[in-house]
Amino acid sequence: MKQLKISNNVIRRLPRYLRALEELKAEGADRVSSSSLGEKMGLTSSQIRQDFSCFGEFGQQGYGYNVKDLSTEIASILGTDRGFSLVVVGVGNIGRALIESFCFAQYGFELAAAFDIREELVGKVINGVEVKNVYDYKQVLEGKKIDAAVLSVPKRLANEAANAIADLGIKAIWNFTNVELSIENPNVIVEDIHFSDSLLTMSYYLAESIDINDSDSNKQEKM
Amino acid sequence: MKQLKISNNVIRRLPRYLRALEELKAEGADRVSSSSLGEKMGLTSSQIRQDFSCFGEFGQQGYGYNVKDLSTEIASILGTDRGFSLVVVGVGNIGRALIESFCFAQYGFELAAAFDIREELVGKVINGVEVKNVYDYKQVLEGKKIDAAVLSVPKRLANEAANAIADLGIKAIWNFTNVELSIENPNVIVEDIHFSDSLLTMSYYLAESIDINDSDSNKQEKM
DNA sequence: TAGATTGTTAATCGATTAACAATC
DNA sequence: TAGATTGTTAATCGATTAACAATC
Repeated sequence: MKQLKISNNVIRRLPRYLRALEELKAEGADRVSSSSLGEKMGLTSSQIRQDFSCFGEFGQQGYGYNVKDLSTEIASILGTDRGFSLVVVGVGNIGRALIESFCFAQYGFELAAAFDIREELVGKVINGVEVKNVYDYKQVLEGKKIDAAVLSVPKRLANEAANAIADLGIKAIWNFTNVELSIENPNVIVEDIHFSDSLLTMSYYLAESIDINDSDSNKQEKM
Repeated sequence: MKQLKISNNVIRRLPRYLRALEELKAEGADRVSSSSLGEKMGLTSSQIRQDFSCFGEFGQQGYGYNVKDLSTEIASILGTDRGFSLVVVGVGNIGRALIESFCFAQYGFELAAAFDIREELVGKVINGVEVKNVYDYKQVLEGKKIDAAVLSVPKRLANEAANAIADLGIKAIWNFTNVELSIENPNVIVEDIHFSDSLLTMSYYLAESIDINDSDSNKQEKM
């Protein structure tokens, strides 16, 4: 266990590396250098070598990196071979969309169960997963090791549900509620997918680009 | 137009500030200081003052910030008052979930149309929005000013669709395809929601926390 | 061997934090 | 007025980039 404290920036680049490498693999490439990978991804070769060196020595001087080996390494660093499992809590539109079409298995996660509080949903089978009543969690999860939960309940239930999940001993929450969760247990890992934050960020850049273009055309008019 | 080049880090904190301020507003708070806001959000007061100072002087010495005014300012900086409009391209599970339950209006966006290529979906009305055939885009968008597109088509169509959207003069793409888009027009703004990257990041931290706990308990065993 | 490219150390750049005069 | 808190300048910290010896 060396690698003391890898920065969040580095971690968030790892899935992108993996994606780029899978693409190279699909194209039939055997090897890739830090500079060609950098060009593909819009990063400097320096940064790529720095990033990889946090985890080990995966390259070879004069050759570069073996695409297949490197992607295996990165997938392993990300934990895709750990056999993690998760449950979906809240089978609304987003929950159902994830159950129906997100490929959890591709990223090493097993979807073990889905819960909702609404009687009319309980018993429905979505993509092979039966929706269970949230109050039956004990018998449903009996003897199962669950690592994470997808949280996709309505905003007003978000914190209550998050804390209930934490109390179950589940270690991570993939949060789709657009709410900043307040979880009492500080060890619970929260990974947010804030649609609203993302849309507002896009909105900012959109507004900015319009302002820039306007001031450009003002300049033109003055000519 | 002062504010030259605000860093991405600052921009991505703005929606979070707005969220915190809306919460304070709902709690009935009139004023907030940078230190109390910082405590609430897990940021230093310094950073908050620095961030705001990129855009103007919104506070008052000895008092702090007026919650209502500040949230209005930030909302405006983010462009929620610009009257942006968008279309959904690809009415699969995610596209439909967004149309059905994402509150675009709350963030200043009007959902103007939805497109799909599948005949069986065309004509369906979802939450008041009729799904149109993608090939009829000309007559559907005739005379409308569309600022952005939600891209929620299958992976294999992602790049083709993205470039078609760009060719229509749409300036921003909210990308849900989990694909790193290659768009020829470099002016198109792309805002990614990469579910897979997010899940893998969570997976990393999950794996890390297990490793740490394991090494802790090893230590204990040795005692 | 010569050329290419790594892993790593040092230099630079940018972002965060601390400090404080200004002032409500 | 005295206390609180801003906006801003300076100091620190961390992340990215550049450079280069090591070596395949």
